[in-house]
Amino acid sequence: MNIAIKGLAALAQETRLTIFRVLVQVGEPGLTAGQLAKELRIPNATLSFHLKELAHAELIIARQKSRFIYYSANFATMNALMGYLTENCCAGIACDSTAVCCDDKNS
Amino acid sequence: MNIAIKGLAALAQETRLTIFRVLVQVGEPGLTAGQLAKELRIPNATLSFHLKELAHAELIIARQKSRFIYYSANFATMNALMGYLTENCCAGIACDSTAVCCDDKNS
DNA sequence: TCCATATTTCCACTGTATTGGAAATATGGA
DNA sequence: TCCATATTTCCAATACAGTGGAAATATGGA
Repeated sequence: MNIAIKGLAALAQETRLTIFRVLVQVGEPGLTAGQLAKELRIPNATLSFHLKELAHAELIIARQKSRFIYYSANFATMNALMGYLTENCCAGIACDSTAVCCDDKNS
Repeated sequence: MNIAIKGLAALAQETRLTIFRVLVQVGEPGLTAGQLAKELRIPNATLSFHLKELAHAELIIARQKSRFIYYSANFATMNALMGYLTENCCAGIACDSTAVCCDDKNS
């Protein structure tokens, strides 16, 4: 529960959501803090703050290589978060066509 | 983008996440404000505030029946939110086994 | 219409998130 | 070792979210 709250809170912020989506889209091996700062035009201090928040929620992974730190999306956490939201959907009963979440499972 | 932020912010709060998950799990036809207040032991004013937040984010749907208002989860919004997070995952390239989000699609 | 009750609004208090400049720190190449 | 530069920490200011008691409002039954 607390993990989910942390993850959702981390993503519920424009700057962080932007950062996260960029990292989701580039996949491996991610981007350095500097590349992110430049591409997204975010001041270093601000970026660093948000990267910490995302890392603390385990939504991104930091990997040091030489003088650079590469950040990449943590897909495991992202999927766990989604699973948490849909857990026991509709009382476990097969859902009708209005329950889109279950359509996916049934299709 | 703003819709996603609203949705994530709405869920990034213990009380609201609890409410939402209960509604996801009961499915249709949902629960009344009073039932939620009683079951979750949330003061009326607090519950009303959070229901408004969730409704404003379109994560729940309110339906009046007689003197009661039934709240239920909005699965369409929930799924749109998830789609937004995984959009263009890994640059559209087929992901390897470490990218769980894409494993689901490939399996 | 009158009443019981389901739900929302009002309000003030408290706490926490976001921001970015400046300074500090860490790293590896020369 | 010394330096260039990548990244983080420090700090103070501003703004907004969460809480719940009390009062107001809405609804339908009698």
